[in-house]
Amino acid sequence: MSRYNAKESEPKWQAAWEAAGVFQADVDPTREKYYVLEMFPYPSGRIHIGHVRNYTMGDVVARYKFSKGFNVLHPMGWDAFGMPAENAAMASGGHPKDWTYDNIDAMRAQMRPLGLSIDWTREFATCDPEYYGQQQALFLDFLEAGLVYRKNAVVNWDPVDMTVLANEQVIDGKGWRSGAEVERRELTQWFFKISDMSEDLLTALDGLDDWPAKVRLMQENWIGKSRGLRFAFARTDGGEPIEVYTTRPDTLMGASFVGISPDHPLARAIADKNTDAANFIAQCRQGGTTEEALETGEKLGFDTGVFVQHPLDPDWHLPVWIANFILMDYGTGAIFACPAHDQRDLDFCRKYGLPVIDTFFATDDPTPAADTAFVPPKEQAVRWVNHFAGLDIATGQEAIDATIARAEADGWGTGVTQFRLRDWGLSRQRYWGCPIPVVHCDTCGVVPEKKANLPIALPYDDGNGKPIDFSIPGNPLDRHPNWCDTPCPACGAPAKRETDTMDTFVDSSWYYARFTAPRANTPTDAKAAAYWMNVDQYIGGIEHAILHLLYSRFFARAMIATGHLPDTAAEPFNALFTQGMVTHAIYQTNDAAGRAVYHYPDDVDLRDGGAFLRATGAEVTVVPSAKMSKSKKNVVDPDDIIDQYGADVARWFVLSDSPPDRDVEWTAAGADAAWRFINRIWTMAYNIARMEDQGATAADAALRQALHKTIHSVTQNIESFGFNSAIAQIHSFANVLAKS
RNA sequence: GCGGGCGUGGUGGAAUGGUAGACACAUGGCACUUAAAAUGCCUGGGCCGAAAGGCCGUGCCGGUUCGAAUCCGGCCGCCCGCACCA
Repeated sequence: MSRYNAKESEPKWQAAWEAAGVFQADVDPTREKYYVLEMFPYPSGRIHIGHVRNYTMGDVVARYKFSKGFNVLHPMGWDAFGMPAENAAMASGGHPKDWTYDNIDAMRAQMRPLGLSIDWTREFATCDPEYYGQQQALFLDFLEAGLVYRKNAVVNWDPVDMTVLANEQVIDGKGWRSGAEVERRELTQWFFKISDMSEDLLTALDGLDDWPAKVRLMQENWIGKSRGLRFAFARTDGGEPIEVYTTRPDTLMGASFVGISPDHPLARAIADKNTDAANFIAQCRQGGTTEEALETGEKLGFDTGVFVQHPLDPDWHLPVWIANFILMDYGTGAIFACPAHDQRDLDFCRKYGLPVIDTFFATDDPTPAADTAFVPPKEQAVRWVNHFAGLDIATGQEAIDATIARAEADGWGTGVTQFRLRDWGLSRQRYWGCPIPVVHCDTCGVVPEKKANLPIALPYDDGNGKPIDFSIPGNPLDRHPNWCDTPCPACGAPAKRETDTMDTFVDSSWYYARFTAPRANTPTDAKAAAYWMNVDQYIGGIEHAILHLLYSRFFARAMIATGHLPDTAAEPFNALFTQGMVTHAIYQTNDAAGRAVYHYPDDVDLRDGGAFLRATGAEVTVVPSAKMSKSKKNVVDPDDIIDQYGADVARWFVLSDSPPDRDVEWTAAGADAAWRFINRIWTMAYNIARMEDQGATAADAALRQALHKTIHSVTQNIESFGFNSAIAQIHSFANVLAKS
């Protein structure tokens, strides 16, 4: 009797599925549809075992729904723009386009043998002009609908690479690649008006019952709704009043100064006349300094010499300070500080000798809190009592609400709702991204490109017949001799294309919609979108809990507003599942100098309850279950696993043991166990087939009962993403079957 | 600092108010074999016991309940997200 031969049977069946087009999805209004989608991969060059786990989960769901009779859409594509392609070009001299498409070919070749139930006819990459051209069309529609706008914004600027850096690319105040001190620079950038939808994006989270509560909560915190009081401090010198926002108006009697951001208009006006102030602001602007101050929590302040009147007592004057910890893009960029209720304000007041007033003093206990530095004068208490007479000065929300109501009644303030969510800046000074389809004309200004001219495609060479040189800092589109030359779409005069490209998060914010009609010559096809949307089950990593998922929710709404999606698609992902990582033990020894040396799993022998180097027999320290990392050498290559055991074993193992939302540790023993089980099934099937040939029939009542129990539990386990439990049920049934 | 989650054998884990530890891994044993590999079977939380069986046991302390790994309160530990957000 032979053993299960994956190399023979897997390609055979995969070829048969392919020939029959069994996974090809077509609109069929007579059948109920089911759209399952895994977050599409970045074409880094190799698939890793985490991809295998992700796509296997989607495959299980897709095949389950196939077998339940649904018309299943299960597509795959490539999130193909982004910096790694430019970095690779910089490092090895190739072209980002070639690098990307070569990687896609390599990864597709790795994925096909996994035997996933994917409709490959719908495949696309976001760097295909056919895709990003439609994205440009969307951008133009968004622009027309007022969903995109330009404004000046402070960005992280790398003066060596001459580019904007994302926050994640700023490390200790320095550019991650150039190592140059990052500057904060003001540039004109394009923004999506996501903040206009804050309220809707927040309240709609309530309806996402099939999303992990954790993700909903993370989005809720990110959107960050707060309720507070907005009011203005009048200046004693008669200048422009300073508007502030506070969530704690009840602490107003504890105010000891008014703080403004270094980017506040008043701070700038002062800096124009005062070099000390200008120097202070420059110091705050230095990325490094701010980062460090942030780390150590050091508060820096500058006394402007300006005074304002307390809104409840014109005779009470508060000094205005510029403070490094106040953010211009939250609230009004100005605050009043109440050191008795805010640690930050207290630190600041201590450092600069400003008064600390204990507002609690004013209620019923005249003793100031022990750690406050300042004993309030009696008149403070009198002021409090006078101004809040008739108010029920309760603690907490009641006091806040009462103070807001009072401010509105007395006409000096307004209760407002504030969101933390800011507009989404999408401009990038990068080559390898979707060009922003606008033209800058001397006479007409910023003019949208005509749709007929789309796609605005990236140039392949440098315009002089040579490959683009990515080793020169800055955006290659900027120094291209003629790519940006174009007639103004409005007046026809010579004009310049915008050379900024779009953030790659744009590409992934609507790909799920494009999959419903990937070859349409509009961004979506109404009929296909109406049939296939929404995604019924979306599967991916928790690392996308905020940005990608929030941006996609915004894009779906924007696409509805511009007629590209049906009204029912505002929440594009009905159900979301976030899967855990595949981890692996790290095998580590120390060299003579005590530095850690890492070893590949293949070089390590596990025996006698320990781990030893095959080459030398030296004992190895095992660090269990760590995130796979090439530098730690704790990686397994899916190709090796498939070569050794076949795809089904790899697929079976990544779903065994651990619940799918938790991390699973890849072990050789576990892979062996999966291999043994697959063989056991194969042997049993072989034996059963032989018995049937000899006239046997399966009619045992107990067996039938066990079978149906198993079918029931496995069904429930798949529905609830309990793949590990489903596998346990199948193991159990195999045990029953073996005994009968 | 704010928000959230988790804690069960040597290991991954199962059980969502009703027989704790399903299923698997590791370990030990047996069968088959000249032998090994492969395969199959048994064992598999702790203590007492020859066994039958008994007692204890889900981080710690308390509570609710006929009944708690599960619900509630407090503590301890670990993990994650956000963060000068006013």
